[in-house]
Formats: sequence, C-alpha cells, structure tokens
Amino acid sequence: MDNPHQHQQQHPRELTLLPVKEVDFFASSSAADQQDGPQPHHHPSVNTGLNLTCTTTGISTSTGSPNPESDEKKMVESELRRLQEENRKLRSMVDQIAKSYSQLQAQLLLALQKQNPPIHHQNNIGVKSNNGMISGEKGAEGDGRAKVEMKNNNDDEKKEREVSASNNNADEVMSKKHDDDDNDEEEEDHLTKLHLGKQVDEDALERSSSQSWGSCKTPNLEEPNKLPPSSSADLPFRKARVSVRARSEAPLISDGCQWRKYGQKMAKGNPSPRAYYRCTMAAGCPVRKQVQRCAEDTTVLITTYEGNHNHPLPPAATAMANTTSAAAAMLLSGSTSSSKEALTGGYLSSMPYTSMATLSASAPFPTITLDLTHNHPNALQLHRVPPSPVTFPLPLHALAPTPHHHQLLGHPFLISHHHQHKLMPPLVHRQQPQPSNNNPSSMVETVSAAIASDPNFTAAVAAALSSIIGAQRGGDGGSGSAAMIHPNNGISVSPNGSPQLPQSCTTYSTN
DNA sequence: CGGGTTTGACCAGCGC
DNA sequence: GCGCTGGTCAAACCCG
Repeated sequence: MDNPHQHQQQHPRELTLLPVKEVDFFASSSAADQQDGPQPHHHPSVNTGLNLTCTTTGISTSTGSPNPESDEKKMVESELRRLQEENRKLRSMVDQIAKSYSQLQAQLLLALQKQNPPIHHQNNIGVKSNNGMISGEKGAEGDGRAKVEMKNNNDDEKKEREVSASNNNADEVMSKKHDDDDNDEEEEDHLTKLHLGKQVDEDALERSSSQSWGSCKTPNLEEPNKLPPSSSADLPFRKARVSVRARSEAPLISDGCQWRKYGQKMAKGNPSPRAYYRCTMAAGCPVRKQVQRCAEDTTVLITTYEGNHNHPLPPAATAMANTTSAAAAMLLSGSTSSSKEALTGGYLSSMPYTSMATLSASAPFPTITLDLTHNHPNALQLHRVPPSPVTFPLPLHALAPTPHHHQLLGHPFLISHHHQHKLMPPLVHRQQPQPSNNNPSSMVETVSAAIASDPNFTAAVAAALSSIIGAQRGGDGGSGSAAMIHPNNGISVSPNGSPQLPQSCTTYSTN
C-alpha cells in the first residue's frame, strides 16, 4: 500500500530514549517543590528507589540555600535520614506486597491450570498467555465467574469488556483474600494506596491488568465479539490506556503486532488525523490502538493502546505489552480503586520511581503515557553518553507475577495522567546523577544501544524493555532513576531534563 | 481473490 | 433537546 498515511511499514525510526533523571517516589505534592526550588525539607517525597541516600548525587541538594555549607550539610543529612527511613518502610511494604502478590498469582495460576484447558474460546477467552505474559487466568474466570461478576452491564455485550476487567476475578479472589475493601471510593483519600497500592486495590490492579496489553497476568477476556462502542460509559474507567510518545516520522510504530486500520478521524484540537487500529493477530483480539501525531510537536507520534491481547504475542511485542500492561495496571490500581486523586495525589506519586501523575477529572479513563521522546532527538547518543548516570527504574513486568509491578510507576517513561487537559507546567527536573546500585548507566546504555541498533522501533523498544527488566530484577532495589515530578499535572520523566510536553493526548509515541 | 485502507455514515456520551 | 465529539461500522476501493 501506498497509502501515505499509515501502514505499518517499518520505517526507520529513531528512538529516543532518555533516561530519567530523578525519581521521587513519594513526591506527592512535594515533588514539584523539589524541582522548582530548593526545599530541603519536604518530607513526603522519598526516593526509595534511588537510594536517595546517595550522598554524592546531591539529590535535593539543589536547594540552593545560601547557608553555609555546614547548615546545608545538616539539612541534607537530616533529609537523607528521613528518606532512608521512608525508603526502608517502603521497601518492607513492597516486599510484603510482592509476597502476597506472588502468592496470589501462584494460586491463581494453579487454579487456572486446573480449570482451564489451554485455550478457551474467544468468548470467554481463555486465552492464555501471551507470550510469556500470563493472561491465562481468564479462562477460568472467564467462564462463569467473570460474567457473574460483571458489575456494569447493562448490555451483555458491553459487559464483554468489563468481563475482561472483571474477569480478573481470579485476581479478585485473591484480592479478596487480602481483603481489601477496596471500595474504591472510600479509599480514595487514603494514602494507603500510596503504599504501593498493594492491598489497596488489587482490584484495580486486576482490572487494569486485564486491560493492559498482554497483560501479564490478567486475563483478557475481552470478548472477541464486538465491543460495544459505548462500553466506556458503563465503566468510569473502562480501561486503562497506555500511550507511548515517541518521535517518529513513520506513520506507525511497529510494535510487533499486526494491526488493521478501521477508522480515521480528525480529532479536535489536532490538525493531524487520529487513526484507529485493531489488532488482527488473532480473531477477536480486543486490543485497539489509536495513532496520532502530537499537535504540539508533529514529530512526536502518539500511540495509545487499549485492551489486552487475547493471544500470544511475538517476542517483539511482549516486552512492550508487559510494559504497557504493567503501566496500565498500575494506573488502574490507583485509579479504579479510588479516585483519580488517589492516583495522582497519592498512589502514583507515592510510588517509587513514580514521576507524577496528572489526573484530569474529565478523563473517562486513566491513561499512562510512556514518553520515549525525551526531548532528545537522538537516542543514540544516549547510550553513549548519558549526561548523568541515569537509570531506568522500570520494572516493566509489573503485571507479571513478580512483585515489581509497583515499580512500574517509576518507569522513566511513564507518565500518568488522565487525560491531561491541563497543561503541565514545564517540568523542571533536577538531574541527579545517582550512583545506583544497579548500574544505571549500564542499563541506559543497554537500552539505548538496543534501540539504536534496531531499526525496528518495536523490536528496539522490546529489547530495551527486556533488558531493563532483566536488569531490574537483578537489583531492583530501586536504584535511582531520575524522574521528574510535577506537582500538578503530570509526570514527566525526561532524562534530559527537558520538559515534556503536556499533551492531552494519551499516547504511545515512538520515534 | 483476499486482505487491508479509505471514508462517509452512524451511534452514544457529554455539555450547554 | 440539540449540537459536538469520539469511536466504530461497513461499503467501496486499492494492492499484491
């Protein structure tokens, strides 16, 4: 096809991955502060992942206090202590969560294995896993339970989607164990969520995961049948969306999946048409994506993914899927359970590595944006010379049984926002070279190298993600990564320290 | 001929 | 209730 517009042809793409500079885990509101100004004292923020303690890095030292060195030193020390404590707490929490999570997953898997034949039909979708990712649960749940549980539903069909969401029953079951109480609403305010949302809402997680791409563990139940277009209405957060922003001249990002375009529309506020794609790798695959160029920067291609694949994904797509699913899960976990506020204000911001979440009340569904643009046109350079040792904190496989999912938020690329219509203030980041435990620099290099080496964006991303994940596992302790937090709206992570564009677009952009 | 794209129409949600 | 907008459908068309 000659169509100028789209095609999943693989054009040479440049991927610019820029590592984040700093991360503020709990940067709830304070994050902004840090960046903006010298405020040695904000408590709330803790950089767990980073080992904030790194003295040398000079985390917040940025506080340009006029004070003599001694004072500054004291301040820094006190802050470091505080951070360390928080860090410990967080870690312990994380550990617990991870344990419980893994247990639940194990149980779920067992249950699924017992109950499910390898593959169910699309309808109930028992599709099992996608590439490595687990989605198997669905099948089991899919059967009856999922349906039963569907909350929303007014129409059977609509439910389909939800089913998928609810499907996670298995998860839910698990969650129940935890006893979450996730009454979504109630929890909103509670910082509990902040705590990695662990118990907080597994529900949310479940849901989210289900929605996310190849959701690792979550079942994708989305029925192959047509989804009611309006299903969104039923669910306040019908799905989490994961968008990727990347610089690319190519009309499409090849992400390892096959897509079929089913529509195109001019979106308000953006001269560039928005293209709608549906995954065609498997019949009935509910995954859809929207591709649109950023209005503000046409070089940025925004790709938004929605739904979970109900089929195995090729390796190239796996990493991305995991990442996105994890991101979605994270987002949902926060959002669904409680209000967006929780997410932004609490949950996300509290997460290690989290940069910042922007919520806009108006958004129908939560969206996490993975920003690969990082302002740097040349990704290649990244691997060469990371200005400062930047680390990717991302544990992408958040959904995976691994406990790390929570870390996702910390992904440098992640930006969560629920449609941010609000402009994000220019991000100010502080760059902090952090001596990470994990060899941040190496990670960066690895990632960037992978990306650079691979002409295929998707593959590159996948490779990068994979490498990251692997690295993370190795020492995820939270090595520092730099993230920028924005107080108000969004998170932006930019390695360079260049502010990211606030976009209303949720997307997945690639270069 | 099959598969994918194009494009106008249709539908639903939302705000006024 | 009306109009706007986003999202989807489906016939027509194109290409290999």
